[in-house]
Amino acid sequence: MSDLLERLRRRGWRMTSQRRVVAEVLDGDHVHLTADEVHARAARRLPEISRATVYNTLGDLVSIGEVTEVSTDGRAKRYDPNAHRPHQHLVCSNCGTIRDVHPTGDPLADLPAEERFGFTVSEAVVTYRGLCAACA
Amino acid sequence: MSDLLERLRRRGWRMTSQRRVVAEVLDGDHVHLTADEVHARAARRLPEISRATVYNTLGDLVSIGEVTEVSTDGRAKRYDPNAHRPHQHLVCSNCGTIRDVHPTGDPLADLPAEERFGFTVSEAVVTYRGLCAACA
DNA sequence: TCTTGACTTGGACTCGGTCAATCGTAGGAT
DNA sequence: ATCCTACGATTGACCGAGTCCAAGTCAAGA
Ligand SMILES: [Mn+2]
Ligand SMILES: [Mn+2]
Ligand SMILES: [Zn+2]
Ligand SMILES: [Zn+2]
Repeated sequence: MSDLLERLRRRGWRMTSQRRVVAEVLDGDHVHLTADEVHARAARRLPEISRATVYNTLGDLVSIGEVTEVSTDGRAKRYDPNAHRPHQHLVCSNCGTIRDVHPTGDPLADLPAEERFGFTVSEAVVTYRGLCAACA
Repeated sequence: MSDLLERLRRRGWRMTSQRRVVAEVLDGDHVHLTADEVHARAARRLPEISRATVYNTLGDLVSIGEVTEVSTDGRAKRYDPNAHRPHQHLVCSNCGTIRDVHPTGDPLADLPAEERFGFTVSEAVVTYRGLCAACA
């Protein structure tokens, strides 16, 4: 049973068969699927589900903060159900595998005031790149 | 006179009017133009230049390491002529302005071995987000 | 000047994503 | 249990960003 699905129920999110399969697909650790991958997996359980519904549902989940968008490669955005534990990403430059990582320290602390150009800096997104064990 | 143009000449890069205007447009600090912006500016000097040529030229410049690709939003890639001084980016979440920043410390050092999943990690790309002085 | 491989072009095409009109239904009201 | 309706789902057209290709042009070395 999906943790995400559970949270959505508690929020009183209007539940439809489409929304349910999307939430079920977005379950697990290190899950970073593209919208089309979500659509393909959802369609195995519910063949009639449309691409637009998947996009709508993912967009809704992002806007209520239950899923985060990750764009590591300039290609399709990926959707991450691990929205409640802040983390960064480690990406294999060869095969594209993505792992959740938790660096120590606060990257914001590494940006000195004179390098802030008067900005109110609120967030640092870090993408580590390298080769995974299989690709190295 | 463009610094980039100078470097390209020294490399013996085959020079055409199209390549010259693209290199001229990619001059200055904190320059992060999209391909279409490069095309628009290049076309002010050389109206017949095609979109395909701009894409080709930018791709070539990236592959020889004279320009780097930056994708901060999930939208169009941006092209950065500041390829010889490593740096990160500070982006205004409201207006999209991008500044080059030089954080202290090595972000790779903040990723403990047990968080590397057997990867050979070679690079950390950091995007700082916040509001610029004008938007705050 | 001649030659030729490298560069340029326009247009068709792909991929990822958005939109809007219309249809269907979850879930509250009775 | 049935009704009602606002909200969600569907279809297909559309869009922006980027790639590809065949044909034409030209930079620069001989
Ligand atoms: Mn993640
Ligand atoms: Mn830059
Ligand atoms: Zn790999
Ligand atoms: Zn701003």
